[in-house]
Amino acid sequence: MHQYISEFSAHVGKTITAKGWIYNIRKSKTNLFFELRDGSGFCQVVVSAEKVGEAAFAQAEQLTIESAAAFVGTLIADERQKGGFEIQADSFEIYQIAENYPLAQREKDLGISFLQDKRHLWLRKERQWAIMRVRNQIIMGIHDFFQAKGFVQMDAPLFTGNSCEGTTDLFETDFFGKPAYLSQSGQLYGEAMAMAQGKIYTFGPTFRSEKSDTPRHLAEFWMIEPEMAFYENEDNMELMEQFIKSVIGRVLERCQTELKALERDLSKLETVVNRPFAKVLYTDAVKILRGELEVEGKNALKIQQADLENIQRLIQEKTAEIATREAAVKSGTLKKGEKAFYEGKIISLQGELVDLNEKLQNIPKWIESAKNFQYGEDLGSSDETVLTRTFDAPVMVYNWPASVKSFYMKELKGTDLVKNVDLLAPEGYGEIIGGSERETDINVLLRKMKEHNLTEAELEWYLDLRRFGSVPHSGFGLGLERLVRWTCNLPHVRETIPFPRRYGRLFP
RNA sequence: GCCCUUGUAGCUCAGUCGGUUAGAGCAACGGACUGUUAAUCCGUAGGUCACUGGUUCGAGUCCAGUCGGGGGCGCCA
Repeated sequence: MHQYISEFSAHVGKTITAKGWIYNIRKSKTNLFFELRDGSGFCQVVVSAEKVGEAAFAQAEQLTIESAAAFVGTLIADERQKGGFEIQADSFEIYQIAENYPLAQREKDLGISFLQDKRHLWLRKERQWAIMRVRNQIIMGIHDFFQAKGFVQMDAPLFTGNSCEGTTDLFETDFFGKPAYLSQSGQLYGEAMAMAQGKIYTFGPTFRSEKSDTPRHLAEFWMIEPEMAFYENEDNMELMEQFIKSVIGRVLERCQTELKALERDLSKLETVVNRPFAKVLYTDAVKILRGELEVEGKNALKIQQADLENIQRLIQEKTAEIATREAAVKSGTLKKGEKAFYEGKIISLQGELVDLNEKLQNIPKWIESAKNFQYGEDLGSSDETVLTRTFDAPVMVYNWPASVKSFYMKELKGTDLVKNVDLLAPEGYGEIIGGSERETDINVLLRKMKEHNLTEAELEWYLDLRRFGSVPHSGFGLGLERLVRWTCNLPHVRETIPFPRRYGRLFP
């Protein structure tokens, strides 16, 4: 029996066996220092010639990065090591000597294109390891939250005959000779189940064939859709807030190591758990965007302006630093190691400059878009960023114009609005949840289906839900990968799922 | 779908005005070093400059097309 690194704290001082893969190697004449990963964590293994003997030491020297081995030795606690432990090996057994490993360098020094092609190996890197473990805790946290509240988990069909909301592009497949579509939402089926079980949630894959090549879009992603009978939109919003606080709280409790590996700013997540979410009417969101309404003295447009000035200053500073370092390299007075360090620094500074210049070009466009925002429009992704920057906590924007929303949303009497809500994550991550109270009146539904060009025949079963015991009910849809991206502070959703499927990428 | 940008060693990138034999760091390989933390030091090997065509005495460099990558917007979770 061997021990897992995650359970090492119970075995300090004892002789243990660890089985894993060599993550990194440092060596001197008589000592080998291996960073070992075993899936549960990372630790250092020391193989010394003195302890294992000359012959065994020569064997251990053959171990390459990603070679697999079992080490038997004394476990000691050592603050300095990644993971906090070190094994002083007495003996070892080699499973396999790995060939020249293409991802042997630090993740920071590998390009995104290459990493994507090598996704099956990229998953072994510490950052990716951490992300997958956060994803796991988020998934379990979602189940725990709903189960504790008496929700019943249901599986909605993946093949559907109708296009549901009628707006997005769907993947068409052949279903025994008839056209069928891969599901873009389980919501309508969730409504049917909620009328049977009271409170339900779906947790399953969702498919969209839109050609959206952005940091927020996947062609195949996982969506969680609770649906509750006798819930109005206010109840929906309350549940949403509790839900996000609960899941983020769990990650903070259980994923300290992972969040540290990801260099996540914990105070940002603690804010989410501790502060009430902002609730903003759509009509007020429009005013905030246009700079006509301030939030606790903060003006959305002025914040962007300040960002812009900050970026200009940073660009000047970085440019100056590059010039200084280049001059030092050219002067020829640096030692070799120092010169290499300077050259590496120059390259990383140039990378930062590319990012900053990108922002320098984008922000003025974002300001223009926000300034000219018209009542009745849907929020664009830059508008979401501009809006959320004026708040620290997530923002719920509710009661939107019916014209930009789906047919099934409950109309707000005497207005052109519907009772719905979008939850926008802070730090520029934007929409992670969309939800609404559902229309209960069959005649209103029929009218709106016509307006949205939906065929009545395909949704006849859905209309039955309004014929027999129609009651107020609400629900929402959470994009799992978007939540993982925000929680881990990642640049792109492609890192939030083991094997992402998105526009233009099907392999590996 | 629209706009911007990019393709040079296994990887990350330099390559000046179009000019002789295309460079560096990392990884790999060989060696040195008594505890390393991006170890350090010495050495070796590694190239169809994405592809096709064009301009030119001469193209990694200029032009056109094709293919691939990245970013922004639209659509959305």
